[in-house]
Amino acid sequence: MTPPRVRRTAEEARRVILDAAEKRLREGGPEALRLQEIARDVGVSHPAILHHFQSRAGLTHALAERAMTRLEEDLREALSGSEGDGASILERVFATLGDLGHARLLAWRALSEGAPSEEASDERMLAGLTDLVHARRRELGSEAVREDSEFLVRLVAGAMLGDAIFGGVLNVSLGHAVDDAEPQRGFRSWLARLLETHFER
Amino acid sequence: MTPPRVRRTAEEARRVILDAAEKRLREGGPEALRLQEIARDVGVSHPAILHHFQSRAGLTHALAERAMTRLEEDLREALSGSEGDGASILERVFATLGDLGHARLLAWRALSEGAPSEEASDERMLAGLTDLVHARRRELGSEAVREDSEFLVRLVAGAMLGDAIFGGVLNVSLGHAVDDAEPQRGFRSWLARLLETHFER
DNA sequence: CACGATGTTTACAAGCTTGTCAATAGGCTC
DNA sequence: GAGCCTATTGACAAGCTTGTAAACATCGTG
Repeated sequence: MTPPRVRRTAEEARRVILDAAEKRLREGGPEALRLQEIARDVGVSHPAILHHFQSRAGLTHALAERAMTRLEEDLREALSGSEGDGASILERVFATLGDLGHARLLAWRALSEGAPSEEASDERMLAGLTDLVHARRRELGSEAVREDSEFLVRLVAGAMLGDAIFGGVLNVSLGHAVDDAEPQRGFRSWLARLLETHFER
Repeated sequence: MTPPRVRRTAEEARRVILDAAEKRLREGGPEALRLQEIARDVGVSHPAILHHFQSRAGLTHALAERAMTRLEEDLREALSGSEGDGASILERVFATLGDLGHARLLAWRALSEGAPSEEASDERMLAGLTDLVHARRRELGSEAVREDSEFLVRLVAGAMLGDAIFGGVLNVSLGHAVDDAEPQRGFRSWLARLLETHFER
């Protein structure tokens, strides 16, 4: 009669709950983060969520935390991939930072939590990327300045994240269709070329 | 006994209400957009807000609308300012796009309303900027390609908006203090130089 | 000055949201 | 199989949120 009760490990339960919350956040925006709805998506009752995360705030915090961790992992992987030539690394970094999921989660985090916490996972996340970029530049042209490398990373990160979020608006305001993916693709490869000719020459 | 009832023109009322809503949105994030709180800030009762905007959705829509209009106006002004040399125009555009208020409002809009509406104010907003940039480039070097100019605008817009929103995270993940404004300033002038040497040479 | 238009308020309602608590029931160990 | 741990649930509660309706007040106009 009553549907059989599924019992997950605490870890597994947290995972599926966070998955569902993340999906809601991505698809429905910041207002769509309701305990009951998330619970319904997962197929559990909402007190189960409270049991695992203590409070709604606990859930959102865990969500933000995981978003950063995942971005960090993906970035690390993109950087240390087997194919090591500059272009393909750059492409992977672009894809990672420009991933709509990452970008939207980060934006929600930036908008919601007043100031980003200095505590946690963001700590020097892009510093590694900077090191790598800088090392490469020194290999190629000797007069590379550290500060330039940092700004370079800032430019790429900002532009990719920004383009991921504002791509639609930018498309429209530049006279394209909202969901035309072509300008975005073209933009990335254009930027890749620009960076290479300007900094790896 | 009862505090005197202030009666504004409909236009004026809408303005102060939108102002308060905007402030809440900027300072408290997307969750802080409650009719009662906004009403309290303005010093009216919440049905007054409903009277002027029909519904909460009406309010958010008007808010998004006004944000775009304002950005457009500011951009237009930045572009057509009296001092016309490239550097100062660029600086004003940077400041406009990088303004935290604009950026946060746009981000909220992008996150909340599923797809940005093709209807309204975004229409070709940056196309004017592109025209201007392109014209200038043709003046200086004749081989400028239109597509490049567009990507250039996309880069600047994305980077400035992205940097405005993610500046804090970027700071931390690059090893600075969250609220250190210096890297952001340095970044802007660095980018300005990059653009000039690369495209106006 | 009366009167109409409309900005504003008070009172109220229906629904939903997070959160609590005791009871229930899988899964594991002895 | 008994018993413990804990994931899970149903019932409930307090508070808050958007929205409605009717009265009220302030302004401009004839």
